[in-house]
Amino acid sequence: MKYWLIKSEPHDYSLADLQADGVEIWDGVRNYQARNFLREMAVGDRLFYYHSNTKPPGIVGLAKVTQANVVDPTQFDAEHKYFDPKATPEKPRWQTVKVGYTSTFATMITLTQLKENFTPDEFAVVRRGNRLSVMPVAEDVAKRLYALADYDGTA
DNA sequence: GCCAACGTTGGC
DNA sequence: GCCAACGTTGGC
Repeated sequence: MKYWLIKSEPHDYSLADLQADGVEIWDGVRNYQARNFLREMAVGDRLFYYHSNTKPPGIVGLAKVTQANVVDPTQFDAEHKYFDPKATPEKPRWQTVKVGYTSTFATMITLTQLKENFTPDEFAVVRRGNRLSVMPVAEDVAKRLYALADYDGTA
């Protein structure tokens, strides 16, 4: 089992939205580095859910991978914002995963706290100018995040 | 709303 | 294949 961080703008799709939906396809990622991480994900992997472009930004809870290697259907839809004219059903370019809700932290871990606790080398999300929306989280970092959130690690 | 960072596009 | 222009992300 691996750990990852996924970003979402809460006014677009928040952790509460995922809680309401239960499971949702993580579509719309159009960055190759992020896609390559999505391709590496396996069922059961843990996802730290990060709210970006909000005050304050930070990790608000946990989700999990419920299905791996899912073809993102929005790439084929000419009407869709995430349409990719170079993708075909025979040769899709964008794979993703389905994510399931796990839990919401009693108190979020703000970006300020993340910067106080982790170096940019340890955790890319605190790197200045970082725009990657999917990134791996090292196991020791994940354990320290659990401690910061007062989360017992079971879900 | 500003702007730094940085990925992508397209002309050459 | 280089690189300037452009668009987007996302913190502040």
